[in-house]
Amino acid sequence: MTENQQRIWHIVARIPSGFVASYGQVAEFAGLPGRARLVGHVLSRLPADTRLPWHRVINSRGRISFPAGSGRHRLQRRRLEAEGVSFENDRILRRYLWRV
DNA sequence: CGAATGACTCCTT
DNA sequence: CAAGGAGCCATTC
Repeated sequence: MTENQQRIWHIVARIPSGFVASYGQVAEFAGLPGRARLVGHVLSRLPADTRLPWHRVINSRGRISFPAGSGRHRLQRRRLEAEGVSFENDRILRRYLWRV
């Protein structure tokens, strides 16, 4: 378990319910600017039963990064909508972006 | 060791 | 909006 991994976990855990953050944003707040791919990689290795709110992390275009129609895409969208995040087609509206 | 593969992002055409 | 290129990085083969 690396230090970067823990920093990323920590930031993801801080995203408030009802908001979303991009991979790049998480990387930045974790002190790892420019390493969005690392965030995606770390999240991809989370155990299935993790309590981390990974569904609040989306890409910089405001979309879910899983292929539309895939099971994970639907799961992520369902969880976000359950928290009050609404979509316009497949895009999440700016007002749900996490701001500090 | 090199090449491919992702839960990425930004910039240019 | 789509497509290509460059930068990014751990993991797998």
